[in-house]
Amino acid sequence: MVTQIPLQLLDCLPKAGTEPLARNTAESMATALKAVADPTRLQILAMIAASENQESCVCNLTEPLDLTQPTISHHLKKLAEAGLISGERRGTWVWYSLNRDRWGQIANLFNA
Amino acid sequence: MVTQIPLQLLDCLPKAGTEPLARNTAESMATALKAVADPTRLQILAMIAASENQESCVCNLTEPLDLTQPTISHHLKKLAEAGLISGERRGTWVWYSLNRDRWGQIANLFNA
DNA sequence: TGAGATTATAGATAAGTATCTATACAGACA
DNA sequence: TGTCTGTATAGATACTTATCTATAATCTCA
Repeated sequence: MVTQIPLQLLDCLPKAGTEPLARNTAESMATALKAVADPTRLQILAMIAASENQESCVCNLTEPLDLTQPTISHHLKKLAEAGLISGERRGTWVWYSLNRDRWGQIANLFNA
Repeated sequence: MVTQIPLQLLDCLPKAGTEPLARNTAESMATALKAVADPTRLQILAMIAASENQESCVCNLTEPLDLTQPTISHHLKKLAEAGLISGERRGTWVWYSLNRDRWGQIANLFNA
């Protein structure tokens, strides 16, 4: 005897092609996107991109963004951890510049 | 008598071209990006995109993602608020589909 | 109309994080 | 070496949010 499954239920069974995106893949993508998904960090990125030589030290960012130096350093660290920028010490200052390759990788998440 | 500004300071004055990205622009961009910057929501988007007719009801998502129905509804609401998906009620179910235009807008943030 | 199924909302909780102050670390230079 | 400047880290706090349970709202259908 065949138990009849209500039609509604059948319609809602997961389809074959709907395997979820692997969780660890989704998490690594989200980590990179979270770094960008913050208004202050977007401003920082924009300022670096607009700067001469496309690099900026911390002290160039604090005043225009009206935030304390530790807060700027915190955001720069997040961006660096996401691979979006790199810092290079030259004398007293640390100069941060964009990592174009990484930027392109994130862009590709949307063009797929 | 001219007060001599130390060279270090001069080097760190904000450059002309480094006006920060307008705060409200940065915030609206960040809002859209935050919606995508979550592993579960990325999985949801991927599942919708991979579904037949590229649409999915809530019940198609809860089991594969191992989350409760209210949690899925919460994420769908976030995505809808960001304009990334739209829900359409057909009978008992609400079918969510991708808003390609909005998707393209966010992609353009990276291609600029 | 009433029962059952699907989705949305309300409220609670725990985890994450943006910001600050205080302080440590690192390099320049007199 | 000691002082000054620029940057990073530690710790505290307030705000956001992802998740759950409980419940309401909406639709179907007998």
